[in-house]
Amino acid sequence: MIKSGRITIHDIAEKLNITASTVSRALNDHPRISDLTKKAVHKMAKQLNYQPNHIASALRSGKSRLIGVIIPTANRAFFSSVVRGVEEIANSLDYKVIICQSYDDPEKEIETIDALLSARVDGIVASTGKQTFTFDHYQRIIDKKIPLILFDRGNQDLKVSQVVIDDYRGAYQAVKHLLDQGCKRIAHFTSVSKISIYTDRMRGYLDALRDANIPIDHKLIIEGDLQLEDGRISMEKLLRLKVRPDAVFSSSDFGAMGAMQVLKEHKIKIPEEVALVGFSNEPFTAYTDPPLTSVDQMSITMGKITAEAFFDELKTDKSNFIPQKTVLAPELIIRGSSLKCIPEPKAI
Amino acid sequence: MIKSGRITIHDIAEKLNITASTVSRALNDHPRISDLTKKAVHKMAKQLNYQPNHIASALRSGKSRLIGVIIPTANRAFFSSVVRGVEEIANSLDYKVIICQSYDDPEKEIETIDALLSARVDGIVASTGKQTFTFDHYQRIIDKKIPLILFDRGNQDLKVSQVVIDDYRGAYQAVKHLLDQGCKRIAHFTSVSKISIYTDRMRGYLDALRDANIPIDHKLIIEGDLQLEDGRISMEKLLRLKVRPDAVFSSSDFGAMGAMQVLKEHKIKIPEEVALVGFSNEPFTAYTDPPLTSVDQMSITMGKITAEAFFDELKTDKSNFIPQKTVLAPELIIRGSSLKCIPEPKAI
DNA sequence: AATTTTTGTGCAATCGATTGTACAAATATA
DNA sequence: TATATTTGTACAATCGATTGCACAAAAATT
Repeated sequence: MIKSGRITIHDIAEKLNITASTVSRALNDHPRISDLTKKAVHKMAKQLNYQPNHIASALRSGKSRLIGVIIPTANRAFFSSVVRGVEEIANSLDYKVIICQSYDDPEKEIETIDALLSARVDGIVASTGKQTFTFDHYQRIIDKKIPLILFDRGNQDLKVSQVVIDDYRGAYQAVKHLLDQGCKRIAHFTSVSKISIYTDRMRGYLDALRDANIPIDHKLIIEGDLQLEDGRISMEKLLRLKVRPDAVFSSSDFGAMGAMQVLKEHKIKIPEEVALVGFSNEPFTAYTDPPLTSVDQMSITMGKITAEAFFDELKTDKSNFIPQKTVLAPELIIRGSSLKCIPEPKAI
Repeated sequence: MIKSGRITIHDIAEKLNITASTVSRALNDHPRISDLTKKAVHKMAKQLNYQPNHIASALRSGKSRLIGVIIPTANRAFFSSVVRGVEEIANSLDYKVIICQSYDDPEKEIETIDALLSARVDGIVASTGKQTFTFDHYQRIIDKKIPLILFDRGNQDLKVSQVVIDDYRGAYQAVKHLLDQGCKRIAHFTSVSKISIYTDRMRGYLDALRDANIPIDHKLIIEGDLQLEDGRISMEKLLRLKVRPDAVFSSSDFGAMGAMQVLKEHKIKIPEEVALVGFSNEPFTAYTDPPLTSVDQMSITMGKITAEAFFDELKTDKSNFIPQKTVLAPELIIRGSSLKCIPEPKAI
């Protein structure tokens, strides 16, 4: 007799005159169960419209088949793309993803971690917030032996697998590209906050110039918050210099966009007089006029690799697991804001 | 004595020489438990670093405090913003959100619903896919008495609460605005697929023209897929007309963007010669040149209201619950692509 | 034919929290 | 003072699936 409304393995068992344990094993394709029984169980399950209760299963087995994802905000294309990558891999393995936003607030980050641990997720995938400087809450995840993978923003001290982009290389490529276009005075917008992603990009910028034997002009390096408005202010500042730059490499697309607006207001031609390169390949960069050259952060790939790192960790014996750090090569997307000419064939 | 590693209410109980049921009630602030006991329990819980097991609680209570969200893709700003709105409300009530993407694939939609039902979510919030024409799988959710709220794309036949935007009104406002700017020959890009959102927008377009006593010219209405490339093709087509339009109202921002590119290539001035209005207020619209006027779909608000509708339904007695349909007023965001002049004070 | 191994299933404990019922002690009411 | 009510806790069942162990029947081995 079916009770309230929800069908359980007991209902199936009763109908077939077997026990719930047999049903459970049949559904899980246990080798000791005869094919005959398995077929009968599956048929009855379908007939009764049985829906397994993952909660019960999770409680008993200790595996929830849930992955917690913590991102600063889902509103930014980069993060939602990473999530998409994670989800793609996770779903293919019958895992579900719980997405939580930290809004770059360490307090919220802690709450979120608590909530996810209470939800008994099998693992957590996170990008730490901008304001996060202590990592005890992340250490707590590790202490509980729950796989933790960090992406985008890494951390040296935590012994966890990480997936990051090679910011240095992305910046180097971007500046190299500007040099190839014939630019000699290349300005750089960087962040006031000394997070590694920005300092790495700065190093890439500096090294690219050095390798091209171009002296560093510190008046061309401008610190700000890298938002649109900061980009505008920074560009205005550059235009007041005695000798103008002929290119700007901004550590953010928004900064570059601000610069683009100011340049256009001053009727300065892009890229002929000033070339522009941003960073992140935000979706809007394809639609500006001219379209903005930018460094793509391989967000979907990053998500997939992050998920794979998680499942690797899940499979591996905890005792001898060694965290892996994966560094992805970014891709320079060249568009009209920096492309002065068809690149000449290289001299041999 | 603490066992394996995970702390349970039994461990707390043992330490305090009380029973687990008392601990449970103390933690849930049950009125029958003395303040003294409550304090002791909370203190011990903290001391032992107790983390409640939501899985166990969910199994017993039948409430998982999880909301399943089904969206076509998280990669589009509109959807990720709606999710953000849902999450904001949900989190404030201690609910978590599980996000699933259907990729507009009905098959995947069914799988997703199964997965969420198995995860025993307390409710489901969904935007149906473009290709979804049968709704049996949604009906199944309703049959199980699990609250279901639809947003963005509604459905007449399902007896569920829905939150949608007033597409008709958004379109009407957009066209009215173009008329106010002095436009007389307004073209319209619409979708080949006859989904209500597009037919509603079309009606808004037609009615606004009629109300202004402007005859409908069917050569100005162009069907396509509303992507960038379609916008380009449609615009080229319009430019070949004997009498050009002086404005285009596109049912999508991408379509409008395509038109903008073509106009610029033809050195046609925007908005002086041809004004442009899109639909959706995609983030990139703020960064085009000129910035694109568009109809904002109130995504975050929509998410919040959707979540509220869900909690309303949760609270209400199921037997006499009446589904609510909420229609949000969209907001016209006027930008450079349509603003010819400072609007004159209205004649009395 | 006797013994061992394999196969198929059942029994019962378990995961950790919740909750209806019971009951003693404390307090209020008559 | 006797009775009724309130207060604070304990007991034990329960949610639904999983799983170690037991054991009979069937098959394989000697």
